[in-house]
Order: sequence, then structure tokens, then C-alpha cells
Amino acid sequence: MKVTKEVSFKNEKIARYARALSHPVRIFVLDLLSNQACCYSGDLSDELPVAKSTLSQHLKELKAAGLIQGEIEGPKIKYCLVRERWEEVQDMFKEFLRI
Amino acid sequence: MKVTKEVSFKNEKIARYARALSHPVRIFVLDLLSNQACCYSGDLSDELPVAKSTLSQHLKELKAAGLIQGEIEGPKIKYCLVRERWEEVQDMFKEFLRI
DNA sequence: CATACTGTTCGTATTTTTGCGAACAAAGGT
DNA sequence: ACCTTTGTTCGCAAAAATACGAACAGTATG
Repeated sequence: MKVTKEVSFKNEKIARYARALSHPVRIFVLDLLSNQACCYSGDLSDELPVAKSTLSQHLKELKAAGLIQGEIEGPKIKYCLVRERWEEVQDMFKEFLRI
Repeated sequence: MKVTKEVSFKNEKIARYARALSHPVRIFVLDLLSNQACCYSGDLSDELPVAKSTLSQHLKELKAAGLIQGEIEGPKIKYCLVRERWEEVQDMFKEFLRI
């Protein structure tokens, strides 16, 4: 029952990010966004075999994790990576995985 | 509804690994093992505020993900990282996160 | 052999995640 | 104004994850 608060805090943070990455649909979205600046939910809907409400939920989770953000653009919504958070994920995994 | 099989297969694989990392206890265990060759479940039990049955379940999941293995040693069980799998995780995350 | 130690499995309860269709809301075009 | 397009939220159901204590199994030690 030791585990300092800092360590457990960090572990919880990594675990939360890992949880955000723990579904193929979310991996797909993040992979796309880390490649191409932004996308529309429709683009994703065309490519992913899930109901649009389901996709919307996954996007909501990614938003909740702070990894993406949506911007209203006409009738559509443009999604982008939150670069700052993405870099944090990169750094945390880099440290955790020692790579 | 496109998404080639290879991509979805890879995404599922990353998602599965991310899922294995998606709990603070499991992060703690992996972090410890990536530092110190091996450990005993008792070492973990002393440091983590969970019932031993709960810890055992987390270890079982890490085993199921292929990330650790246990070896009976007297009355105890010695856990080690499965280096080969750990390297695969490193490589997959490295590629996914572009780091 | 009896007892202590270590760790897993079982049974159970609770919570969280996942998924879908239907209903809803906002914006644009006609 | 009306309809279409786009995407979210709601309500629900099913599945999975999390956690615990109790019971169990194996090994060692007295």
C-alpha cells in the first residue's frame, strides 16, 4: 500500500489515455487525424461500419479525453486533433514505454 | 464502410494493447516489470491498495494480453515481462504515435 | 501430518462500455 | 416556410470490466 501520490497520479493519467485508445474506432479516428489535419464526421461515417450515433459517442469520448475538438463549419463539424494533448500522449507513452 | 482488413486488424491490435494498459494497476505492474526484470505478486500486493484477488485478475489480463508470464518458484510465482511482446507494443505505439 | 504462506478461482454485485434506432436540433438550400 | 443534410442526445439493452471476500490448491516448514 505504498505507491506515492505522484506515481499513482501519473499511472492514472496514462491509464486514462490508454483507455481512450482502447477501441478500434477511436484508433482509426486518431490515426486519421494525426495524418491529415482535420476531418468531418461524415468522412468517418463513410468509412466505419458503425451507426452514426455510435460514432458520435466515440468522438465524444475522444473529446472528453481532450484529444480532439470539433468546430462547427456550416452544416458540418470539423474535427481536429488537439495537438498539445496529442503531444502529451506521445510524451507520456514515450516515457512509459522507454522509446 | 471501407477500411481495409489490414488496417482494421492493426487498429484492433493496438486497441487491444491499449486496453491492457487502461488500468492504473496494470500500468504500475508493467512499469515495474519494465524496470526490474521480474517480481513476485506479493511485492505488488504490498504496494497496491487492492484485494489480492483483484490483483490476480489484473495479472491474468496482462497474461491474456501476452505481456507478462508467470513462473512457479517455490511457494511464490515470479512474473516477468514477455520482452518480445513488450517490444511489439513499443513498436506499434511508436508507429501509431509517430515517435 | 498440521499449519502457514502464496496465489488462483468462484460467486456475486456494481459500474462502465458499447451499440443501436428514434427523436431532436441546427444549418443550408429550394 | 419546407425539406435535406448533418450530427447530437435519449432511451434502452446487452456485454464487459472492476472489485471483493470466501473457498480452494499448491508448496514449504515446523
